[in-house]
Amino acid sequence: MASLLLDHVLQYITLTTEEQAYFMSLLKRRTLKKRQFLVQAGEPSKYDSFVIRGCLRATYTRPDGQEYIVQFAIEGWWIGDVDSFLTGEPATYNVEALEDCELLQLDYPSLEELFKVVPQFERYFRLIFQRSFVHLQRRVLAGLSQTAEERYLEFARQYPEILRRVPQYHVAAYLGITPEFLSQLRQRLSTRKS
Amino acid sequence: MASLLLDHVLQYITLTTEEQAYFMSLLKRRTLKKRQFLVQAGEPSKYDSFVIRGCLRATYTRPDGQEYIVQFAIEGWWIGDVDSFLTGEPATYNVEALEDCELLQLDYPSLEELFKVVPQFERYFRLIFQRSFVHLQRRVLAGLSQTAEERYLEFARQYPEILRRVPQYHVAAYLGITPEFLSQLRQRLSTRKS
DNA sequence: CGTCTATTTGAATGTACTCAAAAGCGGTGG
DNA sequence: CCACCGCTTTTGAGTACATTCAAATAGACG
Repeated sequence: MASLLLDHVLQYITLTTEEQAYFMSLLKRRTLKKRQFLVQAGEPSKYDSFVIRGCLRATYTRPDGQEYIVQFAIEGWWIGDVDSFLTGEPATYNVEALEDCELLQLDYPSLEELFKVVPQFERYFRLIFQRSFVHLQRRVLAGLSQTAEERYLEFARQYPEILRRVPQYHVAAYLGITPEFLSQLRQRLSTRKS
Repeated sequence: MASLLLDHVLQYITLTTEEQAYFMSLLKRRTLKKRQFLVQAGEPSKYDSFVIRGCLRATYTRPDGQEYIVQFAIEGWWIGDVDSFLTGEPATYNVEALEDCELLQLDYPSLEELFKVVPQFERYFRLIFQRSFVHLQRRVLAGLSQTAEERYLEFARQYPEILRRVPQYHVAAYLGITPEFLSQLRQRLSTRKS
């Protein structure tokens, strides 16, 4: 449903029917097959994308080839390389579909026009970024203060849906540990409970 | 100077003289002595604060007493427990002055009024949170992909001013390592260069 | 000065990593 | 329907990075 995004927006701001229609008219629908890239590191990312269906990951690849997952996104999340989207600089991250996806995309000119025509959207995005800010601060803190085991349990509690849908080595790349070590952790956890 | 904040705002949005005056009229000046708390974990944080002079840290204290630094703030930075400020929930973090400080504070009702009277401020804070978002994503990534040594060098490069002004064990608490280990790192780094 | 706090040094320990190899699992073609 | 192939997860041994605990130094401030 295209209305997943509209519902999301209406949780934060109130819009007239025309404003809603105008907003929807700025969006471009896009589908991605599993393994397709939405954003390629090194090239500018023109769009910010809202996930209607599917699952993606934003990754950073070190010069030595090691990959780290900065963010997952499933239905109801925005994803993209925010910095590149806003500044026009080449993207730092890759964004890749982990399943077949359906997205709604907004390009930067449309967004700025939207802000002019319906200033309420400044508020919507302020609120979205505020939430993300709080959330990221918690994630930083988790990285500082918790062991890999605690972080894994927290992740499993907070995102059971993602845990179910993505391979385990992606979870490891999100938590900042090796797949081997995550496997060991899970082993220990399951024997400890029984 | 009170105008440090105004300059900051005017980098992002344009305001008439009256709007500027109105904005300034909503702010409360506050001074803190070194070691005084701006926010106490457990109690609601009513204000968001902009640093005119001084240096502060936002910390999370684990049940076992271990402290971690979520954010430093010096002149030109906003600081507070954003979540508590917005939701009215008890704060998670402590915010403490590391030097004598001079702040400009905005309470939640004033902020909402400001948004009504000068909607441009939605944009200002959206931009501020966007920047913070990009910045925090980088910090998360650093935690995932870099060793303590790399993170320390990066911190020293990015925030030489803070490095100069705060005791070393605070830097350790920001990087998520022990003061002993940071000392060892610095030892190694200095002998390696010479 | 003397006291309190911050930093350094060192030994023993633990958490997580690397490398290597085996086992499991899912799809695909014969 | 089975056999094989590629990809993911598991298992294990050896290692490295970072911690804990203890004690010695060094700095800062009254």
